[in-house]
Amino acid sequence: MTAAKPAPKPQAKSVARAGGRGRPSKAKGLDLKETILDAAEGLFARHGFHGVTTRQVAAEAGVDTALIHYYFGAKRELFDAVFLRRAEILNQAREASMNAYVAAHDPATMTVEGVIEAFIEPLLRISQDGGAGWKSYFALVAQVNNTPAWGGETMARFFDPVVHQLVETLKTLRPQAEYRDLYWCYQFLTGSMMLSLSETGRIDSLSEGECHSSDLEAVRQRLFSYCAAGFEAVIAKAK
Amino acid sequence: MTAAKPAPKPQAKSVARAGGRGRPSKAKGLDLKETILDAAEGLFARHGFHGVTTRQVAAEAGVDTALIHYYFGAKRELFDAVFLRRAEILNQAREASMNAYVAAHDPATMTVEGVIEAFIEPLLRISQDGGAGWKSYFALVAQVNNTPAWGGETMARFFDPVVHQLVETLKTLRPQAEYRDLYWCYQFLTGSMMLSLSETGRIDSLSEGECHSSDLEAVRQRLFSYCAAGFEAVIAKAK
DNA sequence: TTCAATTTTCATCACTTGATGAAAAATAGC
DNA sequence: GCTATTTTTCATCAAGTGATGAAAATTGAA
Repeated sequence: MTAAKPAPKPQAKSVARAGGRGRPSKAKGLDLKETILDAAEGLFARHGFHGVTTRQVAAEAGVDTALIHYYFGAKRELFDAVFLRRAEILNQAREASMNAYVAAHDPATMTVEGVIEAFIEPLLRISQDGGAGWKSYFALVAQVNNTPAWGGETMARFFDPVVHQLVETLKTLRPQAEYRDLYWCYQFLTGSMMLSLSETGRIDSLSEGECHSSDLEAVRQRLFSYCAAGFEAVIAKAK
Repeated sequence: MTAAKPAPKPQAKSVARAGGRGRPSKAKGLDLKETILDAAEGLFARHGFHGVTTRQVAAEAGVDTALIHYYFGAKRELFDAVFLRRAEILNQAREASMNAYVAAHDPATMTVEGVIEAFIEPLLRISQDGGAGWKSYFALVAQVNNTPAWGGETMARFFDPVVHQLVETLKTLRPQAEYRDLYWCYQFLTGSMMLSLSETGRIDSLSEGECHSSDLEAVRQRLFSYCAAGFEAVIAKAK
């Protein structure tokens, strides 16, 4: 019914615009925004987009329901805000990690495992050191990654560039490899990585206590060499 | 409010019970049940449990909303029915496949890749030959596998036994390997496998047309050797 | 203090949700 | 055709959904 966008746009006018009179948003507004995002993040991660109501988010954050719409607009916009908040940090960390690896090695000493480690390690480190919010976030991404309806476009929108960077680096390292094979191997890698990062608890019960989802150190010790060996095997077989 | 279970139990009385008079459910009731399950399967696979309403399922199946509750009870019971229907077929096929592999080889000629192939191949074949319903089903399983809230227990309830069979077979083949490592490798394997089977379309756009989610032959040519090499590398490193 | 701008609360709307009970239609043994 | 049973439809409920407009409270510049 609404024509264009009657949307509320509180957006950080921060330091007061020229001639402005009103209240130049102090810290309180931002803190609340973050509180809402945190609450939404945890709930979305556990129950998915449709499994959460704006009222639940409001209750979890301890704010009025209307405030969510005031700050973020529609429910889907809130979700996007949750998704975007950490995606940028993540992409920067990964890009920096891969650039650092390439810069620190000359082509002769670079290895497939090294590149893969540079691609994955930032996520493991952030998940371990970044606080509980990051764990929820990875669970959220894993869920989106497996959502056919709109997951694909969402993932592409936020994460494609750094993936291309990985593939191109691997192509430089193994020029004889076909792109087909590299992309398929990436698909296998990301499936393993996301499931491990999302800490579903499945491996805990399956292994009857031998392994724990939360043990990212155990992931670190195995995932890099697992994926690297897989890549090499696929490339070798294709020749 | 309701005490115990006022639930409708139409359950196949099939061939008419002794002294029965009424109508001994012909074929129509069963067909309709399957139609509803098919509709629910497709919708759940695309949008998840909470992203689908019983009314949508009814509309898709071309039946009245009340009929769904008549046949399946609550929405969650419908979901479980969808999940269970193919899980049994799947488990039988995988168990048979692995047994056949073990029976056809003496220990000396068995390989890790062979065991893994016996574990995965049935799913690929069924997805290719079993009709569109199976593709939806795998997407559904992939989604459940990445759902922290209740996905873990659901997966365990339906799929743990055959996974233990895989791990035990691998343990026989590589007695020096630790269970820890085998379970982690399985975690990596299942992440890759489920993402590939669910055909999210993500690899299509990512690879800019080089690869296609629906190309399960491409998966077959790469996934077995990828995982096998990964397993061997992890086992070797642990020593 | 005044006052305009912002933030927060409150009440509520129009609509959808899962679910149910009662009536109607269909079915098959007698 | 009669009748007991099952299947299907219809109308509807109580609770909850996302969202909004208006009022109240808060804030800081003038």
